[in-house]
Formats: sequence, C-alpha cells, structure tokens
Amino acid sequence: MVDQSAHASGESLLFLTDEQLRKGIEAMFFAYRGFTADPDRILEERGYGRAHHRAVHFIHRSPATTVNNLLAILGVTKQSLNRVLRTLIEDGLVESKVGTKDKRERHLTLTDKGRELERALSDAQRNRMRDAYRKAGPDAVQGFRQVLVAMMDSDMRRHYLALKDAGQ
Amino acid sequence: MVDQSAHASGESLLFLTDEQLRKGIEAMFFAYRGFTADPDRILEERGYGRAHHRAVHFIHRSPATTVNNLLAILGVTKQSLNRVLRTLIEDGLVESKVGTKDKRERHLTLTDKGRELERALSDAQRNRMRDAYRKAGPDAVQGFRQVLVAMMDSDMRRHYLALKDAGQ
DNA sequence: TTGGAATGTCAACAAGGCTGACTTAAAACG
DNA sequence: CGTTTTAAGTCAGCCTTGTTGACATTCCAA
Repeated sequence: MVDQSAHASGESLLFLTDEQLRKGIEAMFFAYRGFTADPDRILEERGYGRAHHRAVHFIHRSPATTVNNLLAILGVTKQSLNRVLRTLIEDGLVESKVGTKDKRERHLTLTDKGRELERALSDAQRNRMRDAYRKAGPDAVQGFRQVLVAMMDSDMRRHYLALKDAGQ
Repeated sequence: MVDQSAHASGESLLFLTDEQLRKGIEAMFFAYRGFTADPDRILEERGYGRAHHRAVHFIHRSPATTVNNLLAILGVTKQSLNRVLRTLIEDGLVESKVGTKDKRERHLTLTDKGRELERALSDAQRNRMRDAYRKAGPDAVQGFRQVLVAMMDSDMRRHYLALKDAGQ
C-alpha cells in the first residue's frame, strides 16, 4: 500500500509501510495482555473479573460519581454494569448513596475495603507501567501517550481528558 | 509513591509520578477500545467476533501454521480456539491441510475468501493506526512501540519478535 | 400534572473464555 | 515391536461479561 521507498519531507510525512503499521498492531495486541495480566491474577484470587476492576478504578478516580457517568465512561449497558456493581456493594467494596440534590441518582464511593482492592490492583498495574517506561527510556514515554490518545475515539478522548483535568 | 520533586539524573531516572502512571494506564484502556472498534464493526456485520479476527490475523501472518503454534500465540485453550477454527473452516475462510512431514499436524491457511476478510479488517485497523501515528508525529511512533514491547510478558515478547523476524 | 430522565430489576441469550475427560492418529522412543 | 508422547479434535458443562427487551419506581422540570 505505502511505498517503502518514500522519503521523509519535513516531519509531516512518515515512513508508514504496511509492515510498520502491522507491527504496531501486533505490539498493541500483545502489550494489552501484559497490561491486564497482573490485575487479572489478583482479581481471580478474590473472585472478581476485569469488569469489577474497571468499575473500582473509575469509582476511585471520581468519588461520588453517578451510575450514568460510569456507564458513559465504561461504554457498557446498564444491566451489565449493574450486575457488577451489585456484587461490589453486597461485598462491601462500594457504597451507594442516594443523591441529596437529585434523589434519583446514586453516588458511588469506595469503602475502605474497596480502596484496599483498588490499591492492590493499581499498585500492580503501576509497577508494570513504571518498568515499561524505564526500559523504554524517557523519550519514549511522551510518544507512547501521544499515540494512544490519537488512537481513541473522540468520545473516549473526551472522557480521558476530562479525567485528566479532574486529576490536577 | 514516587516523589514529584525528584529530578532527572541522566536518562535512567524518569519523572514517574503515580499520576503520570495512572494517566498511562487510562490511556491504554481507552485506546484499546479505539483500536478494536473498527474491526469489531466489520466482524459484527459478518457474524464473527474478536476471536475470529485474531485467528485470521495470525494465520494470514504465518501461512501454513499449525494449531499448536496458533495456541501458543493466542494464549487460549485448544477447545476455545477449536470452536473458532471450526466455523472459519466450515465457512470456507480457512483451509486445514494434513501435514506431509508430520501427519498429526494440520496446517492452516487462508482461502481467497479468508484473505478478503483479513484485508477488510487489517485495512480498517491500519488506517486507524496510520491516523494515530500522523497525529502524534514521527518522534512519537518510536516511543510508542518501545513502551508496548517493554510492557509485554516475556513469552509474548518472544512471539512478537519471532513474528517480526518472519516478516522481513 | 405529566413527560421524561435516572435507576434498578427480571428474563433470556450469545460470545468466548475455562476445566476435565476421552478418542484418534501418528510420531518418537527404547 | 511395543509403549509412550504428541497433535488434534470433540463432548459436556461451567463462568464472566456482554447484549436486548420489558417493566417498575422515583422524582425533576416544564
């Protein structure tokens, strides 16, 4: 598709052979497995799955968030999320409080027990990320995040950037 | 965990605050959704899933590969892969040939119909990747792949690098 | 006061993982 | 040659996590 003999003109044109793109695709596939491997082990020990991890992560990230907000970020159906939330609430990891202003809304917050799980999961995942960053070197880290952000759908990028702002 | 006031010494020490690491983790999560979004649409139209995509991709990548090799790369059970392979063979996308040297082995190859699907899927995914690379700029691309490779488990990195070599 | 939004719940289903048990065929080994 | 191991396939059953559709409740807001 893209001629390998093309040459760079400034920095707007890249050497993007199908071969290079394919390597990027495969790297993404294999790396995502590594990315989830450590949390998966911890979750399995405790009888939870990735869906629980995602819920716990974003509740930790935005305490007192509503179910609707969580639905938008996670991109799953209400029924699917509800099944996960129910077990987390039953197990005492998440607290669901009826909204004071709008009583239809439920505000979700981690309990101490929930924070303990979140900590275990994010420690593992951060360690993996930190090691990868160190191995790849300082210059690589910027590029990594830039490409990932550019790969997101605009909706998800919106959510991602909103989270970034909130985190400051 | 990591003190934000740490300073770089050479290039071995990075500014790795928990906040930065968390952003990387969330970027990975949202980006993977974008990464799979386009193929998912194509697959759904044709009644297939991600598992079929993965099989088709790696059979295309390593024609006449064996079932065992595919199992190692995909990291799933024989039963799980077999369910997918069976439908692909029944639908005439994949051809399974008994090995000439070792008659226990089945060698898997895409048919014309299989190549057509593979083309549609990889075109979509390559376009996404190309756009992301272009938006992120030439410097970012190197870093992106470096971090991804560093994030893989060693087994997966071995498979990834083996594929790279084969592609030359 | 009524429409619609936010939430929750029930039922049913599908994809795609998993384990365990078992068969067949063929290679490899001793 | 006989035994063991390997490659592949199959059956049955289970789990997680996604889906759709239908429906009830609560309650804000026009």
